[in-house]
Amino acid sequence: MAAAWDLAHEEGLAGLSLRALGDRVGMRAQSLYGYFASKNDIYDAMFADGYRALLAVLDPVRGGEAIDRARFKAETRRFVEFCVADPVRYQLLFQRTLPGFEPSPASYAFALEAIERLTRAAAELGITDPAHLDLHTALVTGLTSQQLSNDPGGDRWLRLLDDAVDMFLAHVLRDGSDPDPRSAP
Amino acid sequence: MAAAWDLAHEEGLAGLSLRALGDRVGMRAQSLYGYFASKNDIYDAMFADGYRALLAVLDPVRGGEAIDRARFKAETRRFVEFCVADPVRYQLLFQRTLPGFEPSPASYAFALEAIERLTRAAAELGITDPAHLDLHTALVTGLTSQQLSNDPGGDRWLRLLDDAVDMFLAHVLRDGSDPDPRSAP
DNA sequence: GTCTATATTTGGATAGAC
DNA sequence: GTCTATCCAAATATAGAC
Repeated sequence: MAAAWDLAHEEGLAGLSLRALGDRVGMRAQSLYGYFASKNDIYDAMFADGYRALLAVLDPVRGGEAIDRARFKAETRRFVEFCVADPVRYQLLFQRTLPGFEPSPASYAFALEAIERLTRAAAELGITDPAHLDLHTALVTGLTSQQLSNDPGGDRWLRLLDDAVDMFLAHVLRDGSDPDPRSAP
Repeated sequence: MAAAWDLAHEEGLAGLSLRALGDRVGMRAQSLYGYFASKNDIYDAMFADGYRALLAVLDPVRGGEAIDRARFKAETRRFVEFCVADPVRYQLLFQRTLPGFEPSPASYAFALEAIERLTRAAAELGITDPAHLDLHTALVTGLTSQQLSNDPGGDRWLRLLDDAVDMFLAHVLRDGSDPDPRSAP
């Protein structure tokens, strides 16, 4: 798996080849069929691997414990930083540009758990309207994809995150309370 | 060009092949080299073609004519609808997932003009802070890419656009004026 | 479990005749 | 301008020996 990730980083997600992967692990390409049924099966394992890594980064949101704005913002930041940290992984997990690949139900279950995790964090802040949740994901993935596409390695969009989440919270909560004072000018 | 777009829609952007393209236009693949120097040259022509189509959709913003919120929102909507209308084109023009492809300077000039066009529209509304422009592009591309990735053909994110732009304008203008009354509940 | 050998397909690109 | 012929490289995948 590590070699597969390395190769995907070097050649692009679609550029992963069984020959190169075999070389990397000191095997002939054909021998990989002893471990994976097909190339898509490798992508599927990477997909599950990626979501497992995301779940390890996200806050477990222990029941009963209230989430305040700061914690919600921190969780959002963890998510964005996870995405930006690995463009290839982002492409595999969140974009649909690998022709012919679809995750197996078993792997997709990890994706569903991650969504559930983020949904619950928002719910504890009082954000339950599905439209608001969708707006949040759009804002977050927009910052992420702009960052990856137009300023890879930089922070041109990443540094807007705090301000963006304040904007979002002010819009959906409209409770008149001040935004997180730490990010005020 | 039309056949190239058709094929890209059918097989995916990366799935475009010279043989298939030749078949489609009643030629051998080799004869295409009489028109394009390489496969990337075809992608480059598609890139320019796509941005030309975008420029045809965007408001020319005649000088001196003030832009109000409604017109800015309409322009934003035109942009998003242009993107959502053709996922393959969106991938070619705005994402960077085609390994090895980079547009020629001549083709990239079209992209720069489109950016200039949108920047000027924002500027006439008083939005000149580069950070605010970046936030706007992030919001817009976020809605777009979520729509394309997770609800292709639907409008789950598309219908949030008006609300999202109101949120954005309220945040960056902060002039206390009401948002566009047509979108009020 | 890994190998050799091989099937099979497909791709981009060039040379040169007509 | 388009063709035939061809090259070369790379890919996924299977069969069967060791």
